[in-house]
Amino acid sequence: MSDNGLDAVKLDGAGPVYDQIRRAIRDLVLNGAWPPGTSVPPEHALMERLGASRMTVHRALVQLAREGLITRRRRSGTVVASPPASHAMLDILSIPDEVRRLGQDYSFEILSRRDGKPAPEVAALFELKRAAPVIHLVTRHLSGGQPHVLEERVIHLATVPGAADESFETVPPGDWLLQHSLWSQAEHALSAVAAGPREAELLGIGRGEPCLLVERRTWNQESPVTAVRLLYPGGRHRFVGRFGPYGRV
Amino acid sequence: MSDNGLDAVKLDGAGPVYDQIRRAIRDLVLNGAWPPGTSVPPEHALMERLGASRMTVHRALVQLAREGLITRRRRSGTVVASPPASHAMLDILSIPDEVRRLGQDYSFEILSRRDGKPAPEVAALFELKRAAPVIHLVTRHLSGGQPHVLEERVIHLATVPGAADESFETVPPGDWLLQHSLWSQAEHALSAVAAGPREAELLGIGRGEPCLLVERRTWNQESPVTAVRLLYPGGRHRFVGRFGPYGRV
DNA sequence: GCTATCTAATTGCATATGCAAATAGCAAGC
DNA sequence: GCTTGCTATTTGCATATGCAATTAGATAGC
Repeated sequence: MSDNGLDAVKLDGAGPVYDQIRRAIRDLVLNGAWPPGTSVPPEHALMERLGASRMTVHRALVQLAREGLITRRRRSGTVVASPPASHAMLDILSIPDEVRRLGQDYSFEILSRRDGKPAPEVAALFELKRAAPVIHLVTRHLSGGQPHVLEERVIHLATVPGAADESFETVPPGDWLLQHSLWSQAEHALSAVAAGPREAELLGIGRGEPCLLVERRTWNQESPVTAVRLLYPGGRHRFVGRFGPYGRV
Repeated sequence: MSDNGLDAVKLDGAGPVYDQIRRAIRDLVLNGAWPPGTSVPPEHALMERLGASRMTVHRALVQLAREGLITRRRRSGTVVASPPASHAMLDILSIPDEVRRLGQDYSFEILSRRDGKPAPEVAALFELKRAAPVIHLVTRHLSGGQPHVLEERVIHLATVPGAADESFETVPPGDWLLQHSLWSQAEHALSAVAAGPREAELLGIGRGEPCLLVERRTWNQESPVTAVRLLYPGGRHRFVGRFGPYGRV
């Protein structure tokens, strides 16, 4: 490919041209065909390749830049941006980072690992029709030596085959996935639950004490990637977000 | 004002023209000078008034439309949009709407009301230096006759003077505020807590049962508007949100 | 080798122009 | 009154053009 990916950009003829261009490039980014750091062809090249005027190409690129998918600099050109590590409140976040931001030492331990077909209730989490092979992990994260959060995670091996060969001894599963998998959509649910006996013991709190439960499921283009339940001791954690009437600020 | 607000649009000379126009109109909307429903002058009028080309005016308006501040239709023109009632997950929402969306009958009752200087811990909520006059309300919201959520709210009278004359008998405080006040910034915090004796009784749950606590503080340009604590019985409620790696979807 | 300078590539912005698409409101016809 | 069709208004989109700002990389000078 001497063209630096130029001819991967294809229009589909649906809707305004600037939007076709925008979607074409967006898809290349989200599919991983153009990973972060890839340089996007300059406006003139796209203009010739696509037979559109520079202003039309420009419009598409400006919009993508505002959406955060690419960054642009005069003379240097346009490159695919790295996804922000964490938006305000509920984004995919790295627990080690979360802990260190609070100024604490971080460590973690894998409490259990099971490879194979998931239990029925685990399959249900993913809304899987058939029991597909997964890795089932329970991890405890520690902050300054104290239990911070309990993580129960299922990794869908069909989508992330590399996970089978990973021991998760040095990198916790969530962080490993952030580096080794792509995701295009996630769903969060937040609720309050009482700690069960085993959970209470692992978190060093009393039975029945309130905990904040974060459940997150992640997909990449229809394929499930991972599902995780994070159980935070209630008293010690809060999630905070800020916004204005028309959206985030 | 025969000009329909046209000459309220003023440029400040800072940065690109299209962005000056965008900010000028945005500020008129956010300040309440152009409330929802107000019609924005057509592109030709702005173009003449501001001495910019139509494409430049167009660019500003298109961007505002994408941000959700205005809606545009061919021939009908451009009007200021109503702020969305509820974004995905944690936005200012109307509890009656929330309940009705679940298909339940809604009702509410004011359990207590106290006007005057706030208690110290209430003033602290707002980060107020001095004890300013407030209304302190405790409300219980019911869904199909069952307790749905307990609301404790403080309304800052200096910012929302009209609240003093409102009985909140027909419209719950949160909804009344949505209609009678403006806000430019809000902060949420989510945590899990155990129900206290009085709270448990009011919510019809057992003492110490887990509850989801949503704390929200709202400002309008530096002035506090209201602070509220919403206590949801844990088992019965979850908050859900969906997004992609670069933001909401 | 190091630094100052120049050049050219690339994006940013604004204008002028023309046509297309949607549609509110009016007019005509029944 | 009701429907049908017309027309003018307003936004949507694309092009062509020109200049400004930034700066990576080459070049020249020391």
